[in-house]
Amino acid sequence: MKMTPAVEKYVLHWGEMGTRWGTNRTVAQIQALLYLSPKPLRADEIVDLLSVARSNVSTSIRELQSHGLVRMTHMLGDRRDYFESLHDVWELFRVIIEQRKQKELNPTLAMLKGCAAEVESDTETDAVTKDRIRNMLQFVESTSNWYEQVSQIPTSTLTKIMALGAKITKLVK
Amino acid sequence: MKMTPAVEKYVLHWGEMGTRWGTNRTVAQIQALLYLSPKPLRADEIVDLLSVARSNVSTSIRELQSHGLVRMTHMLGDRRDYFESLHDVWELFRVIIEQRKQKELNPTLAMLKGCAAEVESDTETDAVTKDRIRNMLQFVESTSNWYEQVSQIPTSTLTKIMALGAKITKLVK
DNA sequence: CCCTTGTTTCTGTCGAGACTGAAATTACGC
DNA sequence: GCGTAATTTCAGTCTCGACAGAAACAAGGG
Repeated sequence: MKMTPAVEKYVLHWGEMGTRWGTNRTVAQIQALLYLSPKPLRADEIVDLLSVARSNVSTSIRELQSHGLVRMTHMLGDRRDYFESLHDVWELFRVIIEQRKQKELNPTLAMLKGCAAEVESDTETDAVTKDRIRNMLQFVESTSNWYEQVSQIPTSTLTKIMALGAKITKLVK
Repeated sequence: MKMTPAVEKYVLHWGEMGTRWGTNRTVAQIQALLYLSPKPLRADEIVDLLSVARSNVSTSIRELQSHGLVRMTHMLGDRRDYFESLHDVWELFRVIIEQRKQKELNPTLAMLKGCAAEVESDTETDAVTKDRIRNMLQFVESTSNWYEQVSQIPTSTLTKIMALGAKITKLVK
């Protein structure tokens, strides 16, 4: 793996995006590096390529593994650990979005259900406010259900649907 | 507007979500409050309800206005500013997602196009790496195009499409 | 059983950005 | 124009999380 200008630009940008998507910079940079690398990399190679502390790489890889974005592999006669990323872009995003659903959508859904239940027998809360809560619950609920189903659709079918774009409306009618 | 337990729970949760979605806690809390409020609120009412500094409210409201999530209104014989949020949940999320597209998807697209162009005439970068870059570009590009089109579809049609869920695949065949 | 090599845990430092409160500014009634 | 109330700007404080580096810990090899 070579840090060519294009690779560097990619990795740096991905790192920035990572910070906006709920992980830290290093985790995202490592994922980017492994995604781009033609061969699995060792932790100490990553240390050199990204100039970060060894311990940082160790922790970050652990996190990536726990999310299923990165796998460990080995070479014959070499006991060191090598790591590689998922390479299927669709699969990558499926995993990432699933994480976010778990961490954000589900808790929000729980909170909304709690609120909705609570205001049923609640004379304090304004009727309009109650409706607003119910509307939001309904929205998040249907988004969640929709995602649940769509995430099951195979990639090949999904790409076809996406290629349709707004033409999808014609089919629905 | 009354800070009932349900409202408080909602506002606090929304604030937390805000931090994960690229704005700060106060901005999100204010938006939540205004969304739930049956009537437009003044800045100093928000100060009392949320217990944050006046200046903080001022800045946050400005940000919400600039994104088009909050509007200023007035009362007859009262020169103070009142604020209210968009109340249509779909519209709300359309605006929020549009923000994120501008701030994240578009720059990423630009970066990927830059990288893809750069590696065309680049003997340093591994062929596999080049392919990975192109794959990612293709993915982000089609996602972007898809969103561009889908965001134009009226809410009523969208809800119908979402209600279909995975049944959508049958139509495509 | 010790030594080497690789990996993880832990503690302290640092920086970014949210938030406060005071000072400055604006708008308006009188 | 002057005084008052509302709003904004700004500089300083504080908190949280990322990260480095050292120390502890495993796992083989000889």
